[in-house]
Amino acid sequence: MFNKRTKIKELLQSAKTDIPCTVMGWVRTFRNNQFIALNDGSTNNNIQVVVALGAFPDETLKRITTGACIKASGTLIASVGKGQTVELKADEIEILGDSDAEKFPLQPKKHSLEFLREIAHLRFRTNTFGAVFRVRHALAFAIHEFFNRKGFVYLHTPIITASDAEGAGEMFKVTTLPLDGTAPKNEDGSINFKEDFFGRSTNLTVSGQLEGELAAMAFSDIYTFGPTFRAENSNTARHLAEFWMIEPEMAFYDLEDNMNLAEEFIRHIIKYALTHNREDLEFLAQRLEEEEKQKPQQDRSEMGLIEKLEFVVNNDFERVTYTEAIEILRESNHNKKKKFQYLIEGWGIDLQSEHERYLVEKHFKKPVILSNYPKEIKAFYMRQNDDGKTVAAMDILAPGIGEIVGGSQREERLDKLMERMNEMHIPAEELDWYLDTRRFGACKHAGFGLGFERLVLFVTGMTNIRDVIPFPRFPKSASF
RNA sequence: UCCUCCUUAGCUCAGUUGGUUAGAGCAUCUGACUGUUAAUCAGAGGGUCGCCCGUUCAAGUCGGGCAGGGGGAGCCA
Repeated sequence: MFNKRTKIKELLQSAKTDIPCTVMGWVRTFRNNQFIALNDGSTNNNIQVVVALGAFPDETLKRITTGACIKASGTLIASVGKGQTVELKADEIEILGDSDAEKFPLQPKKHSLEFLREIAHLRFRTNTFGAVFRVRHALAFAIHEFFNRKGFVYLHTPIITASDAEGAGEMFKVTTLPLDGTAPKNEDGSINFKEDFFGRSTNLTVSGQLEGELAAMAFSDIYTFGPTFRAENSNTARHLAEFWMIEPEMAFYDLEDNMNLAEEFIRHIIKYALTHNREDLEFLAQRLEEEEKQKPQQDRSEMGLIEKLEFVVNNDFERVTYTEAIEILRESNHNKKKKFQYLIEGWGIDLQSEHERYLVEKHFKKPVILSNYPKEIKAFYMRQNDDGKTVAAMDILAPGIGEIVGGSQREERLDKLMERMNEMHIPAEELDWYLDTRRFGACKHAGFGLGFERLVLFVTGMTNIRDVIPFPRFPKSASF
């Protein structure tokens, strides 16, 4: 058996000293030909491996370079120096994998996030990305834990979908037909997808919601958590072509039930990270604080990262209707002094980023749930309100991120739904299977979608979505 | 896709009104030192100035195009 070692996280918490132990990990720095800062990813903290002078041949010492993988065995002792409580006095050191220091791109110094993005395959070995991806893991785990505890069924919706009528954005085509112009054609010159692998045209999913609704009509409460693909040419710090989405769908829920669940859900997973990933979050908070020092005073956030997360956990989200929000914005000094690029004049327009930011960051200074939007700016499946103008939709806006959740009560009345689909030119025959939920035992139901990476952004305090997914896909980029 | 800024050593950046051989800090290598904390000290190596075209006696520097990146916007999660 090879893996007879103790993880560094466990060793650093050890109450006992003067015990024999073995560690394996990657060298962060080798100081003074004596002190190895070793990391194995179990925690952001390194263990200091002490190499007694003259105890090892120069040949071995030369191979202890930044990035090298080593195994060290010895005794865990109370640290002689300051800066750590315990350290490993090494009796044996084995180089498991060499790392040419001249070629290894990570140096014992601060690197820019832009540079690290170019070497995303190695950035896990930095403090920042170590913390980010451990937090990402914890959030994913907390999500499953939350829904499992509430009796939700985790539903795997398809990644390859036949439907192209979900209306959630541009889709990536999936085909095995040749791309050199020799694909079989119909008489009118279009591609004959009957000859394709699935016997029809297929795409990568843009949302599992419609399939989720089907399952909610049997299990009552379900959620999906999987990858989603959008072929939009979006070049922003908040969009990815491949991202992960959580989509719960609940029978017998109205819009308010939906908002209550979404709020409880966000609170719970943040609380989970605060208790289980305290060290990582503290590291990220410090990183953010240092970054903010570079900014002019008025651009700095009022709260530190931990403070902000605790605030979200301990305070109710503000709930306002679209109509109330428009009123607040129209009456704001910001609007009167014409500081918005798009001034608020009337009811019915979609809110711009600047408006959402004003509501969340300036007016309420906390997460906001906006509800009951004009039907013209929302999707066909959202339940039409009795006023004839609005639908039972809700978005949760988070400070610094913008829209983090989008959800609605669904239109369960077949006639109303088909009427709306007709108005929006959505072909009913393609969604016949979806309409069956309304034909056979329909009921009030609701759900929402939460962009996982946006949640990770919010919790880690990172600002670019490409830095919170291990291998980001975006226009003109699919490396690794 | 639009607006805007940027691209000089492995990394982060200086580089004057266009003018000899393009600089610094960190990193790397060599040596010294040895309880260090991104160790310290001394020395060395390291450049097709993003790419193409143009203006000019002369371009890192001026102009145009392209590519890549940052910030903002749209689409959205």
